[in-house]
Amino acid sequence: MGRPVAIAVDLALLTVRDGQLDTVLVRRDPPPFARCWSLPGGLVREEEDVDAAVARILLAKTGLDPPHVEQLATYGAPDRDPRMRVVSVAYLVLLPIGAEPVETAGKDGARFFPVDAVSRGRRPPTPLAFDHARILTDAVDRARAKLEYTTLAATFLPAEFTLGDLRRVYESVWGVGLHHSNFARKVRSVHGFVEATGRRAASSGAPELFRRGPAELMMPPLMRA
Amino acid sequence: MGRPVAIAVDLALLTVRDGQLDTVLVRRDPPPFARCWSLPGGLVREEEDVDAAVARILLAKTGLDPPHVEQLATYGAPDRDPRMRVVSVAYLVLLPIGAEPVETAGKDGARFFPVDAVSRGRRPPTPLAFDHARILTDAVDRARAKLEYTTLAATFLPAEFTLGDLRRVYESVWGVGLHHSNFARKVRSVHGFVEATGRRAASSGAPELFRRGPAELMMPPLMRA
DNA sequence: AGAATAGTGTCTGTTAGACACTATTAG
DNA sequence: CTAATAGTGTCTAACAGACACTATTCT
Repeated sequence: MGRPVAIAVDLALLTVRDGQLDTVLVRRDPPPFARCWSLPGGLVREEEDVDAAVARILLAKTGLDPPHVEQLATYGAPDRDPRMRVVSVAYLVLLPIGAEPVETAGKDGARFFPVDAVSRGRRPPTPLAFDHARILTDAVDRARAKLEYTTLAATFLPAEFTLGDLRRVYESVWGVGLHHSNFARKVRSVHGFVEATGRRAASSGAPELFRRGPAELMMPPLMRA
Repeated sequence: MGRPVAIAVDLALLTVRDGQLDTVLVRRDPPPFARCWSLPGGLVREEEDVDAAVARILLAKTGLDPPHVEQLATYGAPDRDPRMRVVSVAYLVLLPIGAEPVETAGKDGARFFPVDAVSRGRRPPTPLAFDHARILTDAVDRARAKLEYTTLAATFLPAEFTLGDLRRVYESVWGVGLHHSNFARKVRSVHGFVEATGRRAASSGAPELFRRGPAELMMPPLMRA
């Protein structure tokens, strides 16, 4: 029946490092786009579920099962890969701060880059392969929007965190400053967003430690601007 | 390279009829799921863009280019079609009230069904083909959620409409009652949601006619519950 | 000591929800 | 006439933004 079609997955891995939203890019070896950077990804195998392919590739590239994986969108322009027709299902993956397994597993040169440097074309030095710049932009837009009306920000953090940690996640992802006091009031007021552990970061008087609550949606949302 | 893979698109067409959210289903002829109802859809052709396939199939099935088409999600379980591997990209399409071209073009038996009857399995008499029940549920969830924070409700209406018309769209899609007065206040307060035409539905004193404004997002959102 | 941060509290403007009242149109 | 609907206005409770004050920890 003519030209073969392949199904691929591409992963937009987002995390927060040094107060910035970062993504993971890998260095491509073979053409096309040789020596360019791209999102981690790979072809879906025969008889393999697409979601299963994501889990497999994620494990191979990062060595962990991440706290949040969601399907982002599918990119199906016929010429997006010059070799053959590849329809790619892109996923958004949020990694907790401090999970730095990518460097280890990154024999193929996986590295973190700040997303705003990438989207401005300042880093990496070469443009992203294929339509990955577009995919990354869509992923960042989705992540930024979802922080407003979901409790996903907590997935960027370890199991226990302070409200200051959580606020810094918002500030890093959105690139804005938030009032510490009003922020804490809002977060506490949303049932199930965070739960008090009873303990504190250091001695008494230090910031209180929280863990993630069962709520997934925030209604009404937490707004920027 | 083994078993062939096909790319398909499936369309969740939503509109409002008789105060209910309705979807369009078509009757399948060939097996599998012979004589079952399914979402309209079809295979993406070689060298055809996925979005272009949507436009083509939409034109063939409904005879119009609809006001809103957005990608919903991709369904890629390996066994979702028993014949061969078919990865399906599902789209959400909103049709304006009164656009009833489906019956005309529907030689293959296209019909409207209320989505809540479908999701409760009461109509049509046979379960939906493939994983289309799941796709439809996802589409309805997406549409209901998007009415909260976007101005998409207006795409269900003709070019000019009253605030009562718009409110009935919300009530039909959400299945709730809204206060006419508070609703109108909110809609008017969102810049660019609606624009006054200056005219009225009938003589003076009749409800004022509006058209869609340029705004796409509503911030803060319009909430249910 | 000084700076940064966490927690508490206050004040104010905005807005959503509930509801009342009037005018007009449709049946 | 009567019922339904559109438009206006009011009252109140909830909440976000801004900001002040204190205590504690880090440097």
